[in-house]
Amino acid sequence: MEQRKYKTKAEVLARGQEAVGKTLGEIDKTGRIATGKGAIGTVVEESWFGYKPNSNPAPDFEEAGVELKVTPYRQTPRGIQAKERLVCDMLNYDEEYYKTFETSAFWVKCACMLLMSYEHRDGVPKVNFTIDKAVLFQFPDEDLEVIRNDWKILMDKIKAGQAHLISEGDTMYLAACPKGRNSQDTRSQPFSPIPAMKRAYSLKSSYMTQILRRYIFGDEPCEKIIKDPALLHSNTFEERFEEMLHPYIGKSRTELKAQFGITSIAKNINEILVAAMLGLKGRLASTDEFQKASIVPKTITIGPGNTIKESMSFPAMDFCKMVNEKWEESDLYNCLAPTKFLFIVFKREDDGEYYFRSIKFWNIPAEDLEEVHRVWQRAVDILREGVHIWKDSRGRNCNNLPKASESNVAHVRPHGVNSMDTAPLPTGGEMTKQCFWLNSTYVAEQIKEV
DNA sequence: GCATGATCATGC
DNA sequence: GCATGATCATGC
Repeated sequence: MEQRKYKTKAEVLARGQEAVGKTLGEIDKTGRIATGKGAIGTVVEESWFGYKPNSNPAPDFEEAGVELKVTPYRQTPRGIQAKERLVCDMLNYDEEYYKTFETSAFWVKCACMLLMSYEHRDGVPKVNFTIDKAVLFQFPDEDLEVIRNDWKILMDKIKAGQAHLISEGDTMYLAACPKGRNSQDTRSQPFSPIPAMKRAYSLKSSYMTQILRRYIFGDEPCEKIIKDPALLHSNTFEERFEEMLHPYIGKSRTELKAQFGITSIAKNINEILVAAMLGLKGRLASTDEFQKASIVPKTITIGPGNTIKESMSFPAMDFCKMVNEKWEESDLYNCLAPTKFLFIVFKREDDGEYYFRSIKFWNIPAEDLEEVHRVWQRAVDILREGVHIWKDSRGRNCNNLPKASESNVAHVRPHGVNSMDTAPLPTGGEMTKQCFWLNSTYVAEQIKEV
């Protein structure tokens, strides 16, 4: 019907740009946004572009080859951040694996997108949000190489009968995010009888943050680790990364500092050394690839007996917020599931010197994520019932939140400036700030092989 | 040696 | 000033 109005990308873009400066309330002719029920993208499609959304595999503007995406962001003290991942299309386990990347549901629909952005502000009614930009987005070559490999990783898991073990952290930019009512909402998979969670193709929110900053708000590009996209044609990002660091494996910290002319005695010296090995000017965590893929560098020092003392902490818990969260939308899930960690492993030998031993890209396996889910759920249940707090003989605080001895993977422990550093409880009163930790024994297990 | 509560220290 | 990576101290 009316799609025929938009025959070219330029026509779609022009119409999108006419919406800039308009509020969602002005755009919506159906009144559904005011009720809080209407999906914003659907309403813009219908009310602004004048056609009925369908579940057609083709992009919304089929003839122009453009998919419409309306995407929210937040202004934060650290700059603009995508509010959420961008969901592209369902991942049908039975249909996708035999396709090529070019014929995949993701690429057929989303190769070219009209991105319309608006700022989300907490406590402001949706009708008052204003469309502030409309741009045509096509993936830059260097991102596309990464995304092709992400797609291959997902297909390889389906072909191996492991669709139930897919998680968002498996991939860099293109992820398979949960898209069911909960983890019990499953689908069949072609090479295993085990049902797998309903999932959709999505672009990670970390990737969307960089897209918003670079292509919508015109920020300068971040420093790249892999400067030539052609290098990613035959090898993955992780392979190239390891290749660049390989010459330095086994060298001592003293030797490496001398080689790079680094005199710093900063605590994050190991991360600084890795940045130097890669020839970076800035920080490893600030690079284009690490930002887009949400890769977090973690330095791990192992003692002479191959021991690791450090547990891995996550941001302080918001006791009041988390009791109202759904696991798949919780702060902890969003911090852990889509994230990759780069373990930078140094070993302290008997001579007292630290040696660069290895690096490992790691994301939490699906089964262990489920275990964290259980720990999180118990913490939520305890907080709802009212957490018990008492003092031991030394006058230190004790509580009944999940302990390291109760799970092989995760626990809850204090993490504030000191025990007086407290946060409010949903049942009233306060307690010392706490956070989730991955057990030190679990972390040790994960890097055992490297 | 590990679990657990606590605090130091650094960088933004 | 705050968040958080890193580490300590004690007891089992």
